[in-house]
Amino acid sequence: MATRYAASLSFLLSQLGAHVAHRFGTELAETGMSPRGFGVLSNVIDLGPRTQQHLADELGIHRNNMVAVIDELERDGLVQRIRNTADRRSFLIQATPDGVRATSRAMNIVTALDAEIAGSIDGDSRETLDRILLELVKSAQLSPGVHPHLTSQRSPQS
Amino acid sequence: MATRYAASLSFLLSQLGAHVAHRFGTELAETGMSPRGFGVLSNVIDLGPRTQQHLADELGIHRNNMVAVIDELERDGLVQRIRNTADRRSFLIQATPDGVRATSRAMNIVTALDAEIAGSIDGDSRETLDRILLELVKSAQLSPGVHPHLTSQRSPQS
DNA sequence: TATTGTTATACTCTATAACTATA
DNA sequence: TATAGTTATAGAGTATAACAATA
Repeated sequence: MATRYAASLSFLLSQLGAHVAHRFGTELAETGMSPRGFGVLSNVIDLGPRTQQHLADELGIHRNNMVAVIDELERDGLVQRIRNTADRRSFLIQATPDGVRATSRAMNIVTALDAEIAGSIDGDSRETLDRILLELVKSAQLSPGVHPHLTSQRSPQS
Repeated sequence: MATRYAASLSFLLSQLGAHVAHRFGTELAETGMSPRGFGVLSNVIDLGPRTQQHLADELGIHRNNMVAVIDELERDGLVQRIRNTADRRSFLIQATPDGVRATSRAMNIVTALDAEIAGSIDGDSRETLDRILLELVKSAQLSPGVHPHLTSQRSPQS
């Protein structure tokens, strides 16, 4: 038997969120990307080439930490650093064809994970769930696509 | 504009879960407890006095890490270590009256946070959400009240 | 003087292993 | 020999500060 908090909305969201994040990280490993690497690359692809600073602002990652993320993506041939001729202090981060392919595979992983997680509920409930979660994200004033773990909120452990 | 993963069930759950966990840790600080301290204390109260090992198994925390959690709770006067006369290797962890009061306050924090998070949705949706989340926890085979962050899964960062 | 990218340092959290006392 | 609790060490992850190049 568990304790009283176990069925609270807050705990359920936290518990499920941590579980899903862990599952995603595990599945994503196959692409060679870290979750934050995927987040950065995905944004580079959708927004077009951007400076590290711009991406850092966009995702709530500190520019100091962005360096290692880009280093890793570049080492794996998923992005390139291009000198910004307009402002030679900065680099434009550009996705490579391999990067685009890896992101495509990662999106398939997301879709498969969504299906796995929601597997036990019927279509109506699934639609309702999606709608409510989007509403909750909105009312909590969370930015779409920005994961709190990446941002600098110094979050307590559990 | 955000990216494609931003509206996926997996990301929404992960994003909301991290947000709620952070909010909870912040609110809980007022009681002097850490989230994992609250988890342990709450279980001690519901299960009755238990050994550190038993609590570690129950919550998926490694017994090595349990030491510091109990140290903190004991320092703050929320639990006591009682020598187990039946097996003098172990301690029975017992909640103090202060511990019971702190847990009660923490449960009020959970309730208030639930209300804050769900504030924007109507009663029907709230019931549906609770029902679906419980179902998802069950089908993911997560133990009630056991937070993945406490367990030893070596979870990827985001 | 401010900003971009970078590096170095410190701090937190946790995983692993080893120690002690009891069984 | 095994187990409960403890301690020490090392490894991730990240926050802070400082630096070089450029604006």
